[in-house]
Amino acid sequence: MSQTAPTVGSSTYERIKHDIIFGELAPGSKLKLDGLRDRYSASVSTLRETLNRLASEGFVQAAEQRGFFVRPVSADDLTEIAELRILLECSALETSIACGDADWEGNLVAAHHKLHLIEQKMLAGDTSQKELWKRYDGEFHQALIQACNSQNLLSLHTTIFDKYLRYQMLVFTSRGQEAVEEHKTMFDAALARDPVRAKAALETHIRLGLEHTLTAMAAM
Amino acid sequence: MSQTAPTVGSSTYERIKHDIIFGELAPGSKLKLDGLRDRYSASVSTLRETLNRLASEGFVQAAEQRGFFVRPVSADDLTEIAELRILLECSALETSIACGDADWEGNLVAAHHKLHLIEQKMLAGDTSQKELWKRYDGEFHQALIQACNSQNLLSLHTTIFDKYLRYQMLVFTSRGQEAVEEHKTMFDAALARDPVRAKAALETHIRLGLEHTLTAMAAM
DNA sequence: ATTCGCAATAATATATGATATTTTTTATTT
DNA sequence: AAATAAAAAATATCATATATTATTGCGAAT
Repeated sequence: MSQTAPTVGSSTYERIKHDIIFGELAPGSKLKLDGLRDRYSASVSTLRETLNRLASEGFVQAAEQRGFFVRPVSADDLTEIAELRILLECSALETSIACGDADWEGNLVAAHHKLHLIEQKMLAGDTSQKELWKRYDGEFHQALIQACNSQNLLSLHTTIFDKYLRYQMLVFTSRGQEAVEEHKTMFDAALARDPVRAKAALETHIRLGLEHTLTAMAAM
Repeated sequence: MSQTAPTVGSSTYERIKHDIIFGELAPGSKLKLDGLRDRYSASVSTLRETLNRLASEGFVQAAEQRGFFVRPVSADDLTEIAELRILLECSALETSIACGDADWEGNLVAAHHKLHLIEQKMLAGDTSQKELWKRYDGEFHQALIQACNSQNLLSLHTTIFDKYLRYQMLVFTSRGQEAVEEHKTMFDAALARDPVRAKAALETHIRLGLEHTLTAMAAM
């Protein structure tokens, strides 16, 4: 898929962002330029470009003259992220359901199918593909809101979703059958063009996920 | 105030961002590194850091291997920005009204007072301080939502607000007395802890502003 | 003895100019 | 007019120099 990035800068960007989201770079840890230079084989200048990008997106904390840190995590921050996800995603979902055409439906059916397949594997105990699972989860949620007619909203949502994802990966415990059913409800409601039911299911989905993750975090 | 930035990078960031928002760098125009080097007296690497930051915030468009451009403007984009502002700012306003303490009130009173003073000057025909006027306008809107208990929401709002501001500066025609009264209504409703009235006034305020700006853009 | 303050030193971040690639423009040929 | 090749311009990347911050070690004061 997107293995070969045309430029050193964009590929290090992808890699560092990935490593932050998936916890390979621990929350709060110092990002020393020299260390990163070895790890990602890119020059300091290129790395600084990357870190500046990640800093404005909020994955990295930039401290003037003192360097860069992986954005720390906290229960409060997670709660804020989840509330924002509800706000943005529910709004986008409503418009999307109102405006979605045949392409939107087709894409949504495909996304849900792929998600459902891998969810069954996860339920069966195969946790070897958790990264792929989360990708399909993300693609399903994105497919739902794709027809919202706002590039600005979609790109804001993508960033928020990735931040939420980092917390999920941090604790990594699945909610199992429950979440699967919530996805199904959203999917059905969206195809049935029922924004009220779809939004309610989405809000519940996120709120339960939030509580689940908060509980898991407290036990860490 | 913030004239002396400790670092070349952050000061060029502020300057370029300012120049984009206030139209001194025209929408869609190419940002050539050499040209910027002369204009802002900073090296290409430093400039690239800055442009990457501005690109993830959406003020600059980065085209891989082909350089940077000032983000173009369009009626659709403005509409998206305005809708997002309504979504984020109304939500934040509601929470802020519910949670605001004495400090919040004090700060709000001060912000409204300053805004009102300069609005009177504007109405009297003195357009020499439009930049200061817009700063007070921004500070007032920020003061309203300051107590929303979400740093993430506040920082998202700041970015959206600046994008909206660019469009306002692009056409620069004031709505006059009308907007002044809307500010007053929001202010009174917020202090009276009436979220419904405050949100309605805010939404109207933004929607009328949007229409006003769209009309002015169409005539350009 | 332990803490505090103050150098000197080491480590790190910031900023620059030089080089390698790529894209765009111009010129030439079919 | 279209396609190709050479030249010019611009971007992407790097290695290095400068400035700042953090650390260490030493001596004075409590």
